[in-house]
Amino acid sequence: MTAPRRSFRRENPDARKDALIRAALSLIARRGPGAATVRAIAEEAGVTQGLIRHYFTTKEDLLNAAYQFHMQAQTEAIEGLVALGPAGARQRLARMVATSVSPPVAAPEALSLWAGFIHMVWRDPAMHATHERSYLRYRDLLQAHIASALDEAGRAVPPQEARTLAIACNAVLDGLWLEAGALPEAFGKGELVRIGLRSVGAILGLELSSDEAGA
Amino acid sequence: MTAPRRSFRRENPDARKDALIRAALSLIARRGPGAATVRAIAEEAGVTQGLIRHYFTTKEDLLNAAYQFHMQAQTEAIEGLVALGPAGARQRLARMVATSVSPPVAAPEALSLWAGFIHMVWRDPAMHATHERSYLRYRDLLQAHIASALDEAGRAVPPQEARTLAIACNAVLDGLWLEAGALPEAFGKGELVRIGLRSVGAILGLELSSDEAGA
DNA sequence: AAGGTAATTATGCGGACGTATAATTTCAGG
DNA sequence: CCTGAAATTATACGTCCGCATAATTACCTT
Repeated sequence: MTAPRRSFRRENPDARKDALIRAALSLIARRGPGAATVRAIAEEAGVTQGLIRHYFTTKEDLLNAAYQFHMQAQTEAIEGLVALGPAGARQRLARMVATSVSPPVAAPEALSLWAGFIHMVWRDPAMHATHERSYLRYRDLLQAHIASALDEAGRAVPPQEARTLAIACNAVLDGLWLEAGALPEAFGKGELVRIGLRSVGAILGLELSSDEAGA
Repeated sequence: MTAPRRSFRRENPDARKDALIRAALSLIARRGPGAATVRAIAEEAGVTQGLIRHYFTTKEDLLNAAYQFHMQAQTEAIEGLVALGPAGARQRLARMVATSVSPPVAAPEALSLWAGFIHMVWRDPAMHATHERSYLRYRDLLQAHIASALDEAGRAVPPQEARTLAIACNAVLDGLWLEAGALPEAFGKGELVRIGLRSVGAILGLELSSDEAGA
């Protein structure tokens, strides 16, 4: 009684790559980088391990693609949510704050992914480039919204000052993002959004109310 | 020509444990959790791998001890540096800010360690307890210094308000700590300290100058 | 100086890892 | 329906992993 060879369907190559990437991300997020073995990724994606080599020359190659996919998705999620809703500069800034410290951007899975990738980011130049690009793109977006909001309030600032303010506000958001991911049960619902709005508001000398941050 | 058995010296058990713990931390910090194999740790500590089993019942046991060691060292480093220097409440707060966003507390190695441990922290209850204890101890210390500084300025606040302020300031410091570790080359010398003092000052409505933060 | 004990090294085991390659199966085009 | 190419499965290989255990050695006690 030899086991019959398992049947399969041919899939669109892009869909297969996508499935493998998502499987890798899911494993890293849920169970850490050590759990993302070639065999586990293949099983999670519902294929056998040999297929990974058919689509990616090496495991590292797959993880590179996964990191890029994740960072791009995260960035686009933020930009998309910020673009929706009322159009005033102050409201947009408030929305960026709220989005950055709320799920799904701020969540244990996101933090887990970030932690799982950081060592590869330092070793691999391509991943390092992706990392830096994403970070600066986010900070530039934040800086633009800060400058607009201050401008709208009749308090235009020079670029150098805007950069400093953006670094400071970015630090607040990164910190809250980190804590939301690391100790999700330690904060009440909406507490981190309120603290984020208040802190960024204090740094900028602007009033950012919670009402303005809602969708 | 069979190789001669390698010679060795007996060491104080505590010193050996310490060496093994430091070796594990060094490997995780420099090359990631995947590099911290039993064999690599032993080599880094200058012993053979069997010795690890003699001092720790399992690898996980060693990593638990290493995490606890690291967190305690980090906390004590901060508390020690804050205690030094001029004794005014505002100065102490400024020193806590500066210490938290400067090496060795804020550095790529520290961030790397944190990232390397976070998955174990979630899975292992003992490590989770260590994690939460360290976090709250740090935040309580920060909250105490904030309350003192505000009190000194004649602006005493109720505990609930102090808690919120501590969470906000903690987020700023965590965020700057994160960025100092992730992109150390992206900031000028002293820039993060300046931004930290200014941001915490803005949140609290206090003036925290750089001069006061120095040793 | 001898002997005992704990510290340390040395060796081995079974399993999982990443990668390579061969064997099959699906599916599109004639 | 047939055939060829690509997608997919299956199997194998060498390495490294954590852990176990046996053999040796350094040091303390007397």
